[in-house]
Amino acid sequence: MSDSKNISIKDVAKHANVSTATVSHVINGTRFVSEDTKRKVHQAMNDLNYRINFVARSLRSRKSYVIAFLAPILASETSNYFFMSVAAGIQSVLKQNHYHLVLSDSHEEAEYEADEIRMLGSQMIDGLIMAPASRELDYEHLFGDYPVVYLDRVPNNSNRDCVVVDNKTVSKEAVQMLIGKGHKRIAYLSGPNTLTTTEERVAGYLEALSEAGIEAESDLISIGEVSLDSGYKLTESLMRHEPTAIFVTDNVMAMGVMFYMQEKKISVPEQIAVVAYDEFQWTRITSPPLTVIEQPAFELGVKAAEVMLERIDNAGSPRQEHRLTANLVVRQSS
Amino acid sequence: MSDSKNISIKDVAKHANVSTATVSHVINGTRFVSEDTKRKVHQAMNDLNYRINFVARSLRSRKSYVIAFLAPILASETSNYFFMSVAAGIQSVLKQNHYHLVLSDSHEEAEYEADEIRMLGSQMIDGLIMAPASRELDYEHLFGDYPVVYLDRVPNNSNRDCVVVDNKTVSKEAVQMLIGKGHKRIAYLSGPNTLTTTEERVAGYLEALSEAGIEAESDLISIGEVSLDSGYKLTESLMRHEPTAIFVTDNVMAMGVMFYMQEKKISVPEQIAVVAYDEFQWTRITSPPLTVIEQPAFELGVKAAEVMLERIDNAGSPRQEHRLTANLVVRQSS
DNA sequence: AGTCTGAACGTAAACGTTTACATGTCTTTA
DNA sequence: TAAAGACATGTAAACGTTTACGTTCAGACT
Repeated sequence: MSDSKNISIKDVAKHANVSTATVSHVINGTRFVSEDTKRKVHQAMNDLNYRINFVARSLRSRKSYVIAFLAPILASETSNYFFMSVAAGIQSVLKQNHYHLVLSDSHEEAEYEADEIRMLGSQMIDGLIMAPASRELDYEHLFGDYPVVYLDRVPNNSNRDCVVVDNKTVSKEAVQMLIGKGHKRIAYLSGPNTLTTTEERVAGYLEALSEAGIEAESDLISIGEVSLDSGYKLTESLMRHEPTAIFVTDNVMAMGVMFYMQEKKISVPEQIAVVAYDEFQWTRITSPPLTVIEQPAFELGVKAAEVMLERIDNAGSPRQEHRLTANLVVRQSS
Repeated sequence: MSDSKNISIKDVAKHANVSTATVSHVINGTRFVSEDTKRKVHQAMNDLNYRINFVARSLRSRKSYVIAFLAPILASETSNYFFMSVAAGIQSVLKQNHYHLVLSDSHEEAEYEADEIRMLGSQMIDGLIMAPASRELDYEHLFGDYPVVYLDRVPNNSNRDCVVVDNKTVSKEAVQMLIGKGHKRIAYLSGPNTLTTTEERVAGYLEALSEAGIEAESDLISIGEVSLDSGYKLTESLMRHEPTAIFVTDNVMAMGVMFYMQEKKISVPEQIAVVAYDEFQWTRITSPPLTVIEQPAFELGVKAAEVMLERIDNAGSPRQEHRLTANLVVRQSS
């Protein structure tokens, strides 16, 4: 082990015969220091194995270089790989800018979510990127005075920056594709409509139907909890109304749908067509390969992080709202 | 918006007519305070919308309540869902103990990894849980003076705490199962053997063969980069030596294997049996459902976090080494 | 010779907590 | 009634940086 005592900038200063200010300035390059002194300081830092204390720096400079990402990301059961890709995107730009990422899981529940926000406290983070669990909550009073950017979903009446996916257009496109193949009884399955995404997706679905002169049937629209089980059970009820196609807007629920079909030996797409949400490598080797809507998850993260950094740089700049387009990938399941 | 000025413990103290010490103590419950004063302080905190400054707290108390997890976890392409489940496990116990989790991605590359460790600096984290990219590196000089626990993999000559999976036993079991079904030409495909996991897995494979009196053939053993592409290409070369079964010890590479089989219309398990690593929901709806080795990923995370917290609590306690057992799940692909 | 300018660096006050130590006020006891 | 304890709180020094000001000193200009 090395020296157990913690080495501070003071020790370095003493060892190099300079002031703490000088040491700080050579570390940060924040004012001119002669080559000679620089060398001495670096030498001293090496000799003593000095390491910056980020906490002290944060306290004084009021910047932590930490961004939090709060989403239903880690819960083991309802594993939503979508948000993991988003996290990867966020991380990639944060890293380039020497920021850290702390991950918080909302469990898709308002209570957990509020807890997490509280735990983040103030000063600990420079910004929060979040996918809110509900669009009906008032989050504002929970936040500290860091910037917040909403990702994937936006609460009502928010005037924060946000970056989301254009769910309506692509959903409409997916349903139109099904209609084009002759389907008239198209079921719709999704998570709770406390999410803005759900709202948009159902809107796209309905618009496609109505433009094709097909009357929407409430029996064919099923909205429930986001879980594999729930996906399975809701499929069961939907099937009683004999759809010829099913549009499921969540990849976790989609697994429930596929389990059901597999178990009941209902062949896809012969007996029923399936269109799901979210593209992952495995959707290509399911049986049959799934037709999916590919969301730009990584890019969503990248954009959100970029917006965040800009906002940090310039608190007063106008609100940004980005709407990325998703992509329909047609494979054998439809 | 609320007051833009930052409220400190001093403001609260003044507003409640007590000292900062008292405020601190009611916040932390660290010494007796009369009910009356408590009320006053809470009132003041509410009135002023006070929020703890965790950074200042960390600086003074020398504890950040932050644990970092460093693993090849977020890289978008080589997405390793295994480590995400691990992260979920870690998070679940950290959360209960009011710790935060910061995620760092090593990209499975030594350089990235070293960078990340340096970026964590000192004092910023109370501990580091990591899955080292190589067993041959000397990490010790990179670490600060926080505890480190190795997860899933262990560098040579480490005397740190660690929690890993018993890869050898379960790999042997899997290969024995294949042998039991009459297979004699069993291919082995895995990531680089700079990983301890690879070492153990190949050992299990070899031991099963040798105990069954089957001679190992180096042409049937393929070791390469962990990626989908690499999995695909290595399968291609392996197939030239006509294996009747293939044991692939990484889920990302396994996708490459399955793509290959699908593309070449090689039917599984009729023409070749496949056993893969890591159980996820989707392995059940692939075509055919995959036989896999199910690693206790979540539990791995839980254990690692528990060990971490114990170590923080008691720096002097004896080294812990945990070896969790994995589970062979036999399905149609074998 | 005095003043000025710029280069290079030093001094010390913050940042917002925690915490060792000190203080004051009651009650109890001899 | 004075000393002793218990009870409840206050004082102020840290923690390790950053940074607004000050300082020193050498050379250039009047």
